[in-house]
Amino acid sequence: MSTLNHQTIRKAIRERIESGEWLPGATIPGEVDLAAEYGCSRTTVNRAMQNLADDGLIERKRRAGTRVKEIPTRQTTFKIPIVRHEIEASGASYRPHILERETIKAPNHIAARLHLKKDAKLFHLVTAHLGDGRVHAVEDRWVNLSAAPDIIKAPLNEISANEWLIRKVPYSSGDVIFSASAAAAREAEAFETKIGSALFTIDRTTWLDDVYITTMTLRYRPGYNLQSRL
Amino acid sequence: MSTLNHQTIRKAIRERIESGEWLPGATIPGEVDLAAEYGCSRTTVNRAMQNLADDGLIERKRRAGTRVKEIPTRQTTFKIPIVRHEIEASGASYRPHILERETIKAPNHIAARLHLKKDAKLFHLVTAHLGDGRVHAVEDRWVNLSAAPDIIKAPLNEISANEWLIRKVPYSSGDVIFSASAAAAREAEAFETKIGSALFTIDRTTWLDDVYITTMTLRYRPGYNLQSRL
DNA sequence: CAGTGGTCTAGACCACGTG
DNA sequence: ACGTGGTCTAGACCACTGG
Repeated sequence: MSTLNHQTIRKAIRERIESGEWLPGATIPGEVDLAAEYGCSRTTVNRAMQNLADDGLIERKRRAGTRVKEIPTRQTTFKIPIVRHEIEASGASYRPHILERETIKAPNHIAARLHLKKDAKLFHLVTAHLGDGRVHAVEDRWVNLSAAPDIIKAPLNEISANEWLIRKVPYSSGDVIFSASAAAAREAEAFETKIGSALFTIDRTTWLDDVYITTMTLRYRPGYNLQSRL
Repeated sequence: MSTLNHQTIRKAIRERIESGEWLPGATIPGEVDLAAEYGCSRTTVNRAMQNLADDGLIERKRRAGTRVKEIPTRQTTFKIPIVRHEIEASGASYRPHILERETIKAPNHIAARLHLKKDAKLFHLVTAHLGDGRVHAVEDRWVNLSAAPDIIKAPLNEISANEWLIRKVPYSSGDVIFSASAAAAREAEAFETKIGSALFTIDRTTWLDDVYITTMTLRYRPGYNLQSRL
C-alpha cells in the first residue's frame, strides 16, 4: 500500500471540499465509509477529520455526522512575540531601559484587572525595549508582589521583567487583547513621533490558577504589525 | 479503572510542569514510562503529549526525547471575525453601506499584493459596516475580476462582499496582518472622530492555489479590540 | 433507540537523529 | 546503531443526540 497517513487523507478531503465536491452545509460520508474508500482504518480517518475540525473547515456531531461549515471559521494562530527575540531577529542588539520603577498601592483599574484589593502593594515598571538604541516598544507593567516578591531584586537592566517572570513563575495562563491606541506624551517622546500617533498595542494579564501575577500594556513603535497565515 | 483519557493525562502533565517538578529544559520521561505510570496505553500518552507540543509547552524529538521548553512559545488562536456576526452578537442589526464602487485598472501597490500585472482590471469597493446605523468598520476591498467576475452582479447592498465571496470562491487560504493605523478623512467622517485617530486595522489577502482573489483593509471604529486567551 | 463520532487498547513497524 | 517519537491497525466500548 502506498503511503496513506492521516495527513494525506486530510489533504485529500480538504481538496474535495475546496473543489466543490461537497458544498457548504452538505453532510460528508461517515468515517467508516471514508476508511473503506481510502483503504485505511477508521482511526486514521478519524484523526484526519479531527484535524480538519480544528481547522474550522468542518463541523462534527455525534449521530448527525460531519458537515462542511457554511461559513468556515477563519482562524489564525499568532505567536505572542517576545520583544527581545523580535529585535534580535532583525539583527539588532537588544537592551531594556527602565523609564520608571516604583512600589506603590494599586490604582483601582489595575487592582481590578489583577483581582486584588485596591490597597494591595504592586511593583510598577515602565520599560523601553531598545534595538540598537532605537525604541522598539514601551512596556507598562504591574506585578503582584505577593505572587512574585523577588522581582524587586531582579537585575532588570539586563533581563526584561517578562523573561525574568517566565523563569520564576512559569507557565501561567492569561488573556491577550490586541488594539490600537494613541501615543501619550511618554510614547511620543520615546518613538520620536507626535502625541496621538496610532500605536499597535497588546494588553496581557497572566495568572497561575487563581493567583494573578502580572498585567502589562505593550505599545509598539509606529508602523509595527503582526503577521500571520490564515 | 477510573477515567483516564488523554485530556486527563495532558492536564496532569501540564500541572507537573507548572508545579516545577520538571523545570524548563529538563527531559521528561518517555512515553512508555508515562504509560506505565498512568496505567494506560502508550497511544494515549502520545496523544496527550502531541497536544502539549501543539500548545508550545514542550519540544519533542525522536531519539532525544521530550523536553520542557526553555521559553514556552506563547501562542494564541484568534478567530478572524466576520463583521456581520460581531455586530449581530451585540444585538444590533447589520447593514452594509457602499461608499464607493468602481471597476478600474489596478494601482501598482494593489497589483503587487495580488500578483497581477499592473494593468489588470479590478473591482474596487469601499463599504461601511453599520450596526444600528452606526459605523462599526470601514472596508476597502479590491477583487480580481478574472477570479470572480460575477461580483459585479452581486447584490452588495444586502450581502457583504466578504460573505458573497465566501460562497462563490470558498476555502481559499490567505495572509492576515494586524496593525494600528491613523484615520484618514473618510474614516474620520464615518466614525465621527478626528483625522489621525488610532484605528485597529486588519489587512487580508486571500487566494486559491495560485489565483489571487481579493485583498482588503478593514479599519475598526476607535476603541475596538480583539481578545483571546493565552 | 440506533447511528455517528470520541476514545482506548495492544501490538506493530517505521523514521529520524543523537550519541 | 538503537532508542525515541510518529503512525497505523483492528477491534472494542462509550457518549451523545437526532429521528
